[in-house]
Amino acid sequence: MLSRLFSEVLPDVQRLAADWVDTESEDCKAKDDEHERCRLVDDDLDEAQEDSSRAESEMAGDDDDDDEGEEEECEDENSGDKPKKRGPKKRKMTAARVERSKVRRMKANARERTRMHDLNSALDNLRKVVPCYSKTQKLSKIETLRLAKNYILALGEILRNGKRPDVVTYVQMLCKGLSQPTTNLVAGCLQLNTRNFLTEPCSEGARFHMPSSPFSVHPYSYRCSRLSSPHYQSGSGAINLRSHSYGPGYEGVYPTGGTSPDYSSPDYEGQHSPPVCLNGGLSGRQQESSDADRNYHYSMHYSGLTTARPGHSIPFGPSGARSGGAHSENIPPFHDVHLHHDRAPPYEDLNAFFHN
DNA sequence: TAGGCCATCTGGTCCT
DNA sequence: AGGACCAGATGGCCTA
Repeated sequence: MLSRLFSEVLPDVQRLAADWVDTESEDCKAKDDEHERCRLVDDDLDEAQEDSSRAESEMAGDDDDDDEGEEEECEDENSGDKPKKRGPKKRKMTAARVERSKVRRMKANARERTRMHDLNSALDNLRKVVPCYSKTQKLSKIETLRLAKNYILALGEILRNGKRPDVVTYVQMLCKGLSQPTTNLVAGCLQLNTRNFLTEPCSEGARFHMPSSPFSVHPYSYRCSRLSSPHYQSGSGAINLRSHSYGPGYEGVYPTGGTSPDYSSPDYEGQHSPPVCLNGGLSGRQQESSDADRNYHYSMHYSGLTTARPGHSIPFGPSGARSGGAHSENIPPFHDVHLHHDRAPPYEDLNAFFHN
């Protein structure tokens, strides 16, 4: 499943990854060192075991033919009508062979561990460049891949259209096929970033950069409860992100039939998110929130689009208030939220929005 | 307790 | 032969 997803998103992710591979290599260095240490330890272990097995085999003279387990293996190999497998005929397993096989297996296990650690390192680095990143509460692997895929698609859509989408549209793009907790997390990140941008200067220490990218992204660090925490379940007056169409290539993103999830559907990659609530995260009330509130911003409830109260839905882009968007009346203009100048590059805005 | 997520082990397959 | 990759099995941990 995971591998299938990897192959599905890999081409897109690879393109993105090529831009920040330098950063990744630096980030990975510590972990790689750790893995290297593991490798060395494993190798030492293996060498010691090999030595011992050599000694054992020498002592046994490689002629332990009376081992019942070994005989059984040989019988299994020779009996039955199954077509013969590839490779040379299996030889009788002596004690030495068993030992060597064990050592091989241990080495293979160590390699597999290392491989998976490398894979996890790459996933960690992917987590850092997708819109939602938290050191304390990581997205699951599958959600990270889904979000990365959506992020790439959303950026591509923005490039094609050449204009900024309204924030709800953007969130919808990002949240396609994500679980509800992750969907809420994305919405929460969006809200947090906006508030932080308005109230807190960005820490240079927390900033990182994507090489070969026009974007300067800023990982925000925040504490939060578990993704599955009920604190950030959707509240009343939800925005139904599913029902919101955001253009060619994205229609029909969220089936509205209310039927059981179709896990085999290419469009469906997890539980459909119930209506996600985008609260007036940009309202004055929330800007007055305490530090504790900021730390646990996911606990906020979001009011919605379709049933949004006037004054709680905010236009963020050309499709927003200035263009008469239906679900964004009182939201400050996008550039007002991010950069305090009028000619901010749109895409830098967009990324800073999520990476502050 | 069930379900989700994860790390690890394991055997099979392919490739060098 | 050995390494890389993969998928299935298993058990631990955590949360609802």
